[in-house]
Amino acid sequence: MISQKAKYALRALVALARAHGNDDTQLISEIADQQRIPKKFLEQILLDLKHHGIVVSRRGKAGGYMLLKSPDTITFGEVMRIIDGPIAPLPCLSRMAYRRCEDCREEKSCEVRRVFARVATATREVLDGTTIADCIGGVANEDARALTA
Amino acid sequence: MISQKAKYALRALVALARAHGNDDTQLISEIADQQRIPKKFLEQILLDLKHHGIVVSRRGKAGGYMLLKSPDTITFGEVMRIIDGPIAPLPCLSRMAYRRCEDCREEKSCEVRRVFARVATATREVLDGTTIADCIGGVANEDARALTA
DNA sequence: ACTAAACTCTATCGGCTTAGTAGAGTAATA
DNA sequence: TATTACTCTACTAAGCCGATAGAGTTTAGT
Repeated sequence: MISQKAKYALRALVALARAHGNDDTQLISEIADQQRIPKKFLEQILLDLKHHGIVVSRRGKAGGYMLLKSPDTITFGEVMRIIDGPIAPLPCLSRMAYRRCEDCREEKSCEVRRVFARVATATREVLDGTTIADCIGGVANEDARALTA
Repeated sequence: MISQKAKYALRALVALARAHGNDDTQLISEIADQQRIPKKFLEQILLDLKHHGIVVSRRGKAGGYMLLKSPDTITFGEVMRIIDGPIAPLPCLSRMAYRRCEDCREEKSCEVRRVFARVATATREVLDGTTIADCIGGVANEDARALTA
């Protein structure tokens, strides 16, 4: 299960991507209303995405957020890792935060690990192969990407 | 991330599968020692698996556990659903416990949902397509080997 | 029948995470 | 300088996770 927070983050980015190009910003409260996200919670999420260089903000009157990276360079995987942490289903399969399973005798011969490695690969293939832009360009675009992934 | 409990369950089933055929049982404490699982915790897990018809037990002296289902009919997916619940990454993608996302305007056009539907499909393909039997028998599973390399 | 071994079941607990709220602070603009 | 809007830190209620405790029940063997 992905967290509510990650879902909000992705939806907010899709909303920002829709207005990308014309370089005006969107208010947190606009996005919150439009996407039904608690405003104060969204503040934290966008701030987090800003710290990771995904979006930029302008403060004060006429402030707001906009994308920093182009929508076609922001992958679902990147966002998931920022918000929810490692994608891997086991710590011993994580690239960004590897940790050995203490209760497992030998990693190389761990049956559970071997199976979930395949899950991890499949998951990463989808998440790292899909960008925010893929969601707004319609289904055709997405399929094209899927086939080349 | 899969839970510790699910990892224990799968490892215990692999252990039971190794002794399957000769119809003597294994003690909880044997499995616990061999697999480094806290005994009392494993008790709960095996009991749960018993309630779901995966294993059977004999009580009293010379008691223990053994598989009820044949190892090649027990899929990882089945075990995961028993122990950890739905496999789907979003409630609105679950087959066994569908729930609408309350904050999402229209399910059909939800971009996040569309992407994670692909993750769910890929995950289910692996988990429902791999059995406990696939993990034992040594080098038997060439597929898994190839994909994890 | 008695006893020891082993599973059964319910309850409980500390620690952590999740989802969200609160509020004071800072920057930009009119 | 007033207002608007983002920034940052702290806090909290609820729930989950991993594990432990202990009383109860069943069975084998003597």
